[in-house]
Amino acid sequence: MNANSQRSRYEELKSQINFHNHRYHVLDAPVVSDAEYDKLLNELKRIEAAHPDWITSDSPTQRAGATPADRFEKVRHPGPILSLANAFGAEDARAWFERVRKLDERVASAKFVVEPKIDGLSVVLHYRNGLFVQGATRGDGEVGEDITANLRTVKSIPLKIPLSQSKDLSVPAYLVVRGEAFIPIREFERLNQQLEEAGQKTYLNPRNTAAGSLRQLDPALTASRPLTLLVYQIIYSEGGKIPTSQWELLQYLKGLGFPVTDVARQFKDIDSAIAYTETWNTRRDELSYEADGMVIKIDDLNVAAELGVVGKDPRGAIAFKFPAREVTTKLMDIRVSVGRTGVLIPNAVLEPVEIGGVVVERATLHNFDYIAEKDIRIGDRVLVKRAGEVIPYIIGPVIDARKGNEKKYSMPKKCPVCGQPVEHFEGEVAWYCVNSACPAQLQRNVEHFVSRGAMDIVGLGIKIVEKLVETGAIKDAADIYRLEREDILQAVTKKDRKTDKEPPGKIADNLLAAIENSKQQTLSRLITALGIRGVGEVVAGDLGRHFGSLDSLSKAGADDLMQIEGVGPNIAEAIVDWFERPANKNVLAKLKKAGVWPKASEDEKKKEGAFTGMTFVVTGTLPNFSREQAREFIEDHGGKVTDSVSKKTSYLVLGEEPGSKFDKAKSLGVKIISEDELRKLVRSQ
DNA sequence: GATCCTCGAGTTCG
DNA sequence: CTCGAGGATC
Repeated sequence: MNANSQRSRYEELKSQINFHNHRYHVLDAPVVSDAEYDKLLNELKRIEAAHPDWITSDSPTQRAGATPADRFEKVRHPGPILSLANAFGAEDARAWFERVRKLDERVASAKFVVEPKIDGLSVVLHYRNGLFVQGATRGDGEVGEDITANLRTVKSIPLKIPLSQSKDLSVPAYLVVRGEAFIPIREFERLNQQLEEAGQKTYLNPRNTAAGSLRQLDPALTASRPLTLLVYQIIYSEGGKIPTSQWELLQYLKGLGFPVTDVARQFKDIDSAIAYTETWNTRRDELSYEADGMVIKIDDLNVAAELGVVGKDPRGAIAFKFPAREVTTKLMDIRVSVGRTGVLIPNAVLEPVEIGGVVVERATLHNFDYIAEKDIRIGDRVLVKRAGEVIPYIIGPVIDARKGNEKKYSMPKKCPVCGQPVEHFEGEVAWYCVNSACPAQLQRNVEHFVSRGAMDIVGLGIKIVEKLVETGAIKDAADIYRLEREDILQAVTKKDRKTDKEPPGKIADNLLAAIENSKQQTLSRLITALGIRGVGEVVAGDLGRHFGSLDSLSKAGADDLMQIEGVGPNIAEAIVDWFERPANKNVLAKLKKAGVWPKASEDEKKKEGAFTGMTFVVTGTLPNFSREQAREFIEDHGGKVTDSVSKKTSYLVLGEEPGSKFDKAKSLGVKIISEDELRKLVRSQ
């Protein structure tokens, strides 16, 4: 490399590194891994070593705190900042109690204090003569980082001990307390909403945001984040009278004017402490902040201290963990599946991990833009959450955990099933396999045709459909009605039947009966089953009622179709287009021949009743209705049931264990009723 | 033209 | 449940 090109490389490196510094330190949204960053910095240092005369003041090496490790001064804590051993249930907690009771008989009659274990960042605050003089992160427990300037901006941290309540307290000459800094959930959501509106990258969760905010080099940025704090421990005190029990200590800190949790309780024995702790398993949402558990502490601080520590965990307390709702795991691979419409969907293959009691190893990534936006790479540690405590989804990569060997993902150019080139349409996010003969699409089409909301043919599961498509017994959905007993027997014996209890003959007979029964399904269901783009249960219902038969619907023009509420030009065109395709005409002919040709029946007509003009949303489990029954009940009385709460929602019907719809309804001021009240509503009108 | 609302499509695990 | 997109509404 000649001197000229090396010089320009030097300039390039400087600007690149400065850019990454800005992303990392100021925006808290790095675009490269630490390893990549270090590589650039090392290259820069090598060039500077060879050409010291090139170094200018804007070089990243000339600025204090250029590398993450030495951005903040180190602070040695006056005492060890310990962590906690975990208990994953009442049994663990009781086992802990038994262990320490054997070490010290006083434990048998000890009192206990239960406090929330906030998922934030542990900080250590120093007060000299009542003035806040230093604040540090926990670090490794012995040495932390000096983040005094940042902590000063946290409003709940008293800069001067206010001695708020009691007059008989005196402020120690030197006091070091420990607390947890965090961002309340609502504030976090508000912050993310603002960032999203500004078109900026959002944060993963309150904990990461709190940690990142306190690591800012510019205190002004920390100040703009809604951080708050609760204190719960005295690390060191000089010239003051420290309480000898944890319960009194909390009152004492409160008396001095520190923010202290109001959730803590004192108990006279371990059983009542555990019982109280367990109630929080289901009450955790009542807390305004994320908590990963409750802490059970032996109240007597002397006894607790004398019990000593194991590693970094004090014996005198234990963290009673809630089942995790959010967990990190390794993204091992990204696979692509093909949907009924030909859409390519990327799926994450995860290292199996337990979230909220179930082991998760798959999660959807929605689309390829999602992967790019979140900069998700194969090999990343990713944060996984079960949406509504059910369906896992990936919140994003944990950038800090990058090792540098993560691979960027590039989407396939060809359909993973049939190998045809993938296509993309202007203005859409999705990528498609447009091969109508793609076996994946046929498979999905048939699955959709028999699904519960469509023709509802029970017994025709994914596995059997797969075999029938494979053997060629099914080449389109209408072939279902041409299946012979022999075809089914063949498919059933071929598939892995370890779990089946029924003999193949019985399965085949049941299935044939179910297929025969499905011929009586309503017109709306059949229209749904056809799988026309943009036509689901709701639109199919409207189409069925409006046109009355498939003969009439198939002849409808775009203008006729657009008369229907909810059908605009796009869906109208999709419908016309569907009926024009020869393959589909063939399917219709076969269905008609098989006798699958329903007319709109009386019970499909829109009902009038007490609920006419009203919109309902159901959430949670109702005492006497299934979801489907509730829907029928409401529709029978002329009401409409939708899935999403909005200002137009008349009532939210609330059941047990409601989801996020409950919160939304509350915030929008939608009327909330129980199943009972729903029934009463009918009678009263 | 922007914003709100609704629908469709795909999704996980037991 | 989430996301995207089409349709309705102002």
